[in-house]
Parts: sequence; C-alpha cells; structure tokens
Amino acid sequence: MPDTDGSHVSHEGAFEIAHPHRELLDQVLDKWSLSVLGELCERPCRFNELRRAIPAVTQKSLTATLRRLERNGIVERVLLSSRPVAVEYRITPLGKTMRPPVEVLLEWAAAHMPEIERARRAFDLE
Amino acid sequence: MPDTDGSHVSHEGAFEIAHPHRELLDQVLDKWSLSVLGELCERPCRFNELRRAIPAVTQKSLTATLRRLERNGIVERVLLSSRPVAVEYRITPLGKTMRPPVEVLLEWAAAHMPEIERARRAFDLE
DNA sequence: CGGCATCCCGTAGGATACTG
DNA sequence: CAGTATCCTACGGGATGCCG
Repeated sequence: MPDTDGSHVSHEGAFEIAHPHRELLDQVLDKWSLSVLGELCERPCRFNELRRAIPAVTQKSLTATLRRLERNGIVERVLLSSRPVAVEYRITPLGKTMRPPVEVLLEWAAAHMPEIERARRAFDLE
Repeated sequence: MPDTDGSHVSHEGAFEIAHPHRELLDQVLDKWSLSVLGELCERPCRFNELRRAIPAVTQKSLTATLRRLERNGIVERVLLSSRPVAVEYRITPLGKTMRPPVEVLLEWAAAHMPEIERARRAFDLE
C-alpha cells in the first residue's frame, strides 16, 4: 500500500478515535440501543410494545435509552393523543443511516464468534 | 416469530441482536478498546508506550482493557524478557478483522456528527 | 398508557501506593 | 518497566411505588 500521493492523513493501519466520536458511539451503541433500533427499524412502536419486544429491559432503562436516542436525533417521539396519553416512537432518517454500520458490526460478531469463544476458553484455562 | 436466541440477522428491515453478540461488542467496543486497537494496528506497543499514546487512560483501566482484549483473542501479550520485565502487545489476525467494521462505524460517526450536534442542541433547548 | 420518583446495590473505573 | 493491591466514588440500572 504505497499511498504515493500522501494526501491521506492516517498512516498505514491506524485509526484514530476522536473524543466526540467515542462519546457518540457510547450513547448510541450502549446496552439497549441496538435492540430498540432493531425494533424501530421494523415498525414504529408504542412504549409498552417495546417493553414486550425486549423483555429484559426495565421501564427505567428503556425510558433512558429512548431519551438518549431522541436527543441524538436517532428516534422521534410522536404524541398520538394526550388523553389518555399515547406515544409512538419512530426511527428518523438519521437513525436509518445507522443500519449499515450496525449490520457490518453484527456480521463481524457472528462470523468470528466461534474463534472468539475458542480464544476465551484457551485463556480461561491458564 | 420464535427465534428467541436470535442468531438470525435480518428479515426485511429489522436486525436482531443476540446476547452473546451484544456481550462481545460490549467487551470489544468499550471505553478504551478502540484507542488501544488503533495504536496496536499501527505497531506493536509496550505497556507504557500505550499509556503515553492514550494519556487519559489510567494504568488500571489499561491493564483491564488489555486483559479483556487478550482473553477475546484480539491482542496478544508477548513477553520479551523477564529480567527486567519487558512486555509487548500486538494485534492478532483476529484483531485485524475488526478494522473494517470499526472504520465503517467511525466513518458513520464522522459523517453524521454535525447533524447529531444539531439534534442535541435542538433537544436541549426545550 | 407512559411515564417520573425513590431506594438500593453492584460494578466500572479513578487515585494512590507498593512490588518483582 | 509492568504491573498488583487498596480504597473510594459515581453511576448504570434493577425493584418498587405513584401519578396524570
């Protein structure tokens, strides 16, 4: 990989991780976000619909996750009616752009899981 | 749609996230891992070399990160000499396979950062 | 229904000191 | 140099209860 014109910043194999990017990924790839995103990519969901779809999440964590995703412009909170309160969560266009990177990640995880489990067992033996 | 263990990735618009995969991503995309990986993709590094390259990391967290990555087969700990102790960390072939997915992710973050910051400001105003 | 408020605990992870 | 050992704190996040 000669990189003859040298216009390009990163040399050879390295990737830098800027702090704002790191922070963003933390917000958006945290414990429950991917599950929520997975659901909302499929269809808009009500709050309790999401709870049922992701049984392991508590109400508190789900609220926090949705607020965080909303704040970052990834999901949208739509008030359907105010009496009784009815809310729907939808993925935004920006949120949809996360799909390809996330899928690449999941494919990597799926592809290398066996190798990684072998590595773990080997490590844990010593 | 049974498939509770969800090893199956995509039908139409949704992505499922299986628990082993979620756990793996947590181990491998955590606070310091990407910075470490970035360094080690460039060249093998000594422990204190990594500390200097990533000034914000504490010794304890760096040790933990390296152990975790080693356990998952992503980096390799090479004992160069035992008196005085000299250790070198290297990325493994498995570790190198993380590069493309990580770069896709970083490119996503870089590309959409402005839009996300706008969303945050808008959200924080209310 | 869609939350917020409160309590409570475990753990990640920083600071500091010491060791082979 | 490359850690281990302690101590300590913040915070994620579970459980429970209440409310418009």
